[in-house]
Amino acid sequence: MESSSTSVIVQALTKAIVEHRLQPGAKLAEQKLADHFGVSRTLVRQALLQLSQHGLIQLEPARGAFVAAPSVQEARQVFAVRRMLEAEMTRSFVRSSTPAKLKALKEHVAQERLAVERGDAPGRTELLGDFHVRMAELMGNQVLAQILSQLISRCALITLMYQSSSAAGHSNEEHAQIVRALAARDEELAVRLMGEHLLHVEANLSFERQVPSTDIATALASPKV
Amino acid sequence: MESSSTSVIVQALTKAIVEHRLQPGAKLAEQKLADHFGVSRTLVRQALLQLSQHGLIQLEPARGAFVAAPSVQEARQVFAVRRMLEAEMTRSFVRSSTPAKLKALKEHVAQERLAVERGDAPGRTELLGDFHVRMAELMGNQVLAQILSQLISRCALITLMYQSSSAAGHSNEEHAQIVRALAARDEELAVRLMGEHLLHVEANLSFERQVPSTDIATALASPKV
DNA sequence: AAAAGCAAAAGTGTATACAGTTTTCCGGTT
DNA sequence: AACCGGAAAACTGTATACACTTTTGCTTTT
Repeated sequence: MESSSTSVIVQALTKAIVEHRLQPGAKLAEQKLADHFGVSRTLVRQALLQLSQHGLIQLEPARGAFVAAPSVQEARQVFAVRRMLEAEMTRSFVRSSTPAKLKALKEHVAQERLAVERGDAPGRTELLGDFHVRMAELMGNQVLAQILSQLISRCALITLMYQSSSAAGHSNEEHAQIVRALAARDEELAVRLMGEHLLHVEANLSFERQVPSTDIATALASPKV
Repeated sequence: MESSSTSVIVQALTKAIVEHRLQPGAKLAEQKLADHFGVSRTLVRQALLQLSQHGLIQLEPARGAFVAAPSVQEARQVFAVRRMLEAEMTRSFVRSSTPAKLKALKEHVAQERLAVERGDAPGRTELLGDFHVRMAELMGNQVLAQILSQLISRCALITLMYQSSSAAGHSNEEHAQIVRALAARDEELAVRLMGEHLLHVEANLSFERQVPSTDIATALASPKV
């Protein structure tokens, strides 16, 4: 079992959603996707099922798959889980860090900086998210890396839905600060910086602003404040 | 989309695996499962795909699905993630606890105690795991609850693979201690107790003992120590 | 002219069909 | 007697078929 085709579709759709080429609420018709990827609906359905479990799309019975439009509540929950996981991940990283691991992180941050300076929006977003996944991978915990990877994809979708000002440069600078704290083996500082970093990312979202609603019922249920 | 039939199959298989009615390494033939549940292979395959993502089964290309037999390394990774998540979850719980939430936890612990005294092994295992999921649910974070639920299913499988002595009573008592610390709003104590509790659960596993290998190659590759 | 109703078209949900691979089992060989 | 080899059976991976639901667009009615 385990068709490589399915995971190709999952990755392609994930990328498209995370890069905002597919807007929240957009319909994902099975046959159209099947034609596009040159496979049958069977494989497309498998991919859609996985994406729904990752929280990137929503399945509505007999109506089909739609790009997820996370509610403010859900967005806050995702960020809360990230803060829980990454605070302790940072702590563990300090304890198990090696020169090689630090070097890998430093190089990653340098790449981020390049993308930021280059004004490469998609690459920037991807790299800024990958920083956190990279930390998990460097710790050798694949279970953690997989969970975090999914959470960060959801965060990318959320960020693009609610983003007020693109504070990419800010994030990059905070990553650099975190790496310095890791290098100094200053556990408490690193943990605190990571926590603050995630709070900043979340704080930059303008949850108050009403997102263009894709669903009439939702739009009518929450009048503009 | 979203067939309820599929989730029924997922839940049934999850329960069977977690309760050890399906041994690690056991083959899960699609047609047999389809006949058993009275559906076509299509739905069974969807369920198996989900279970593989939960880490409860392993899919081998063209060979089929097998109940997962987590390696020692994977087991340690799962526990590490649980400690990360639950330490911070406990901290958050203290800060947002209410009498109603504490009452719910106390009642859960009481139910655990009954199951332990009754010698109800399956119910005991389920309740001891649910304690942690219940905490996540009470915090109102469904993202957390879902992730934790999957991790705990994996832990149940791991525990049953590697368990040395069933320390169910011990776990129940530790849960009670944690709830008392939560009630006292003693954040540091609660976090410490939760961390120690998870370490105890992990420590009780006898990773040294060779698990009866289901795969010949694996068995030959790691001779008895 | 706007709204309600209905038929055709499109789309989802499940089952089945078919090609390719793996496993099994039996007969032949050393 | 144990081992190797090959055909048949069983099983997986993907595509297709079919029933049923939703959507669409036109017609009819008020």
